[in-house]
Amino acid sequence: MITDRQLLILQALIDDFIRNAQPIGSRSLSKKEGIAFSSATIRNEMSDLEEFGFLEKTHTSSGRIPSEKGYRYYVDHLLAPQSLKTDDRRIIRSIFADRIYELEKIVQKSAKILSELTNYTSIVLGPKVKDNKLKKIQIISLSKETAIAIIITDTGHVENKVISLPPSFDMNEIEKMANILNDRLVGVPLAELRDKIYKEVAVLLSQHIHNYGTLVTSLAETLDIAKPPKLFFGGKTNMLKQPEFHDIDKVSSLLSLIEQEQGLYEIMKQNPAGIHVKIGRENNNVLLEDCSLITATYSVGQQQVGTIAILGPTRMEYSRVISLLEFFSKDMTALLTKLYQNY
Amino acid sequence: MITDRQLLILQALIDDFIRNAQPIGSRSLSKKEGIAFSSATIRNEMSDLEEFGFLEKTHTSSGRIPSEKGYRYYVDHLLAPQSLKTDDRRIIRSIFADRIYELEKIVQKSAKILSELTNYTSIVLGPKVKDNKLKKIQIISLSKETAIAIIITDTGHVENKVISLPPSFDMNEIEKMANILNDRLVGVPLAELRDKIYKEVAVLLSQHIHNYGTLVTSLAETLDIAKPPKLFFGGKTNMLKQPEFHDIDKVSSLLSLIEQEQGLYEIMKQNPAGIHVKIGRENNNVLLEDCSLITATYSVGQQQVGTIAILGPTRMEYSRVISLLEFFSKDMTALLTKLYQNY
DNA sequence: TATTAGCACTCACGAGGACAGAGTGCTAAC
DNA sequence: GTTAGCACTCTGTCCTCGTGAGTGCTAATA
Repeated sequence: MITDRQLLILQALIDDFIRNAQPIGSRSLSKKEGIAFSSATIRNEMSDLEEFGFLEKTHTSSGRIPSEKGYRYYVDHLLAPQSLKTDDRRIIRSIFADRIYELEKIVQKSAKILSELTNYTSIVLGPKVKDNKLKKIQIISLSKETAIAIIITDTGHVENKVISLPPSFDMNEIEKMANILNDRLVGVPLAELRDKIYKEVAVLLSQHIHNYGTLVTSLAETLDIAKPPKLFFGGKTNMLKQPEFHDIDKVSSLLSLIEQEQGLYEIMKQNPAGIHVKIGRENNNVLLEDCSLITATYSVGQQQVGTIAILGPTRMEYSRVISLLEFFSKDMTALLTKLYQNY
Repeated sequence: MITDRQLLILQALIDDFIRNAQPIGSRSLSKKEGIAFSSATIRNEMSDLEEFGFLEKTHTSSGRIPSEKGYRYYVDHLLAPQSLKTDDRRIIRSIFADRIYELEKIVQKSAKILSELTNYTSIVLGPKVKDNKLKKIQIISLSKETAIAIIITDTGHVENKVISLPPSFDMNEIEKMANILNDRLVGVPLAELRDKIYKEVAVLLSQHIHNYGTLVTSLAETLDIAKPPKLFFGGKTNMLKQPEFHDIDKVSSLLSLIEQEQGLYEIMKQNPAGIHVKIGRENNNVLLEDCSLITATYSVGQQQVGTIAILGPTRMEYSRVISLLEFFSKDMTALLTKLYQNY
């Protein structure tokens, strides 16, 4: 069994390593406050901790560094629930202070500020649009063959797409069409629009609109907002500041992963509620082997709508980041709920 | 005066350096095709070229590399007007092949493809919105205090902003307001909207709309799309592949410059028509000292609307990039002109 | 019995030296 | 004017060696 003293040593060692990114030896640990035993004792304990799999050596006679398992134990059992500095609170609150109404802008700003606060990379999976309900469709003709369809959702989200019109389409019919669509589709979640158009609206259109065939397809394609929510980033290059990423190849592949978005999206979209920490290989991605990802979710009312994550080295300030995310996600949820719930 | 033989040597040397990023010595140059004189001769010529300021040495007994002045001369006088591979043409054409109607998407895709084609970073300054003319304003109420204003321009560009309504604003008045705005503002360039609202529309609104005071300010602020055009990027991390950027600090500051956008915007917005090459310190930015920036403009009809740039090391494939940009900007202009000129 | 002091040993890292290779500039011959 | 030849220079790599921070083990200590 692991003793209290071993835990004390494990904690002190990880804390130190998080700060300094250097392997820690028994002697330097013995000088730490709160540690009252000799370096020899510590050597013995560290040797045990290594046997348990919590610590590693970089070479035979080096100091110890935490293993992934060590971090995992640290995060699960040793994390002192650090309370946020008032400065940090203030800065996070400032995200919501301006009267911004557009969700996207809030999200964008959040990503930026969280990355500045942590010095890591922040990734925000924007609000899920597909659960939004249609509030209004507007169709405005641009030219003879094209019109622009504007979709407004109950959260104030606006999408617009250019649709191509069948040849010799009558301008008057645009209005008719818009009316039909609004009659039938308002209140329907975006994800279901496509289905609904084929099932219900097509028939109606055929009765009122001349030459409706290609139009239905075109409409359905256009309104099919099954596309994934956007990813927002902050501090993409913060990784470069971390000493463990002073290797160009590592950085290069990591940044490529970030830039391509697809891979990250896969990781971000599995978003269970609450705060979650994935350490190193737990991320199931070679490129993220030296990284940890801390995710949190935010909601409107009871409905979880998005995810925010901080990506840093495994040697991450877990305690601080977790507190920040907790605070942030609570505030964000409160704000969104206030803004959008009663629409 | 500089002799033909010296120019031949200068050209061969720069071509080689662009390919291999290694200082070139007299012996290896003498082995090149088209060069029929001995290494000793070349040494003498190179010595002269260095005196002229076209070449540099990295240390006393190293081979030569081109200086900024050397590149400048090369770009101005020695560039063989390389014709594009059909593959390249095909790929660029593919940008415009899909029926995409939204300018932004075309621009985004262009940035991506140009960066892939060149292996450098591409930066596209999106179309200037402020010269677009208003086609329609649509106002849709969201809640009691907020409505969403949607602005459609003659190029199919859609902007939307949430505006806050004065307390106890009547829903019927929204329609009235929208009508007034459309009557008065359609055809006005976005840049002038704000002025026009204060000068002409305010009076009208005061006659028809209850409690119009704060509304005018709110509207004017909202419709003030003086905001700069967006920047789009492709291949942000391509720099990391270049051997001259194997130094983390250099890369880090360069990527920060790119990420912050503001600095680049300043550089991009001075966009004289045609293709322009800025080499190293000509960019007037310490962070771009080892970089060259090639810019091209694109237009709708006669009106120049945006800029596209390729950012690479000074050791850039000037000839290729210039050909690509020329071809691209011509095609892009043709497409845009076709799509939007007759609106 | 748990802790600690002491000691031999290991490894990374930096400094210093030797050496090969690629390059130059200069001089003298062609 | 061009080229061959030669002395010289600088970089990069490899090797060695000493130092310092660390370890594990053993024996002494509380």
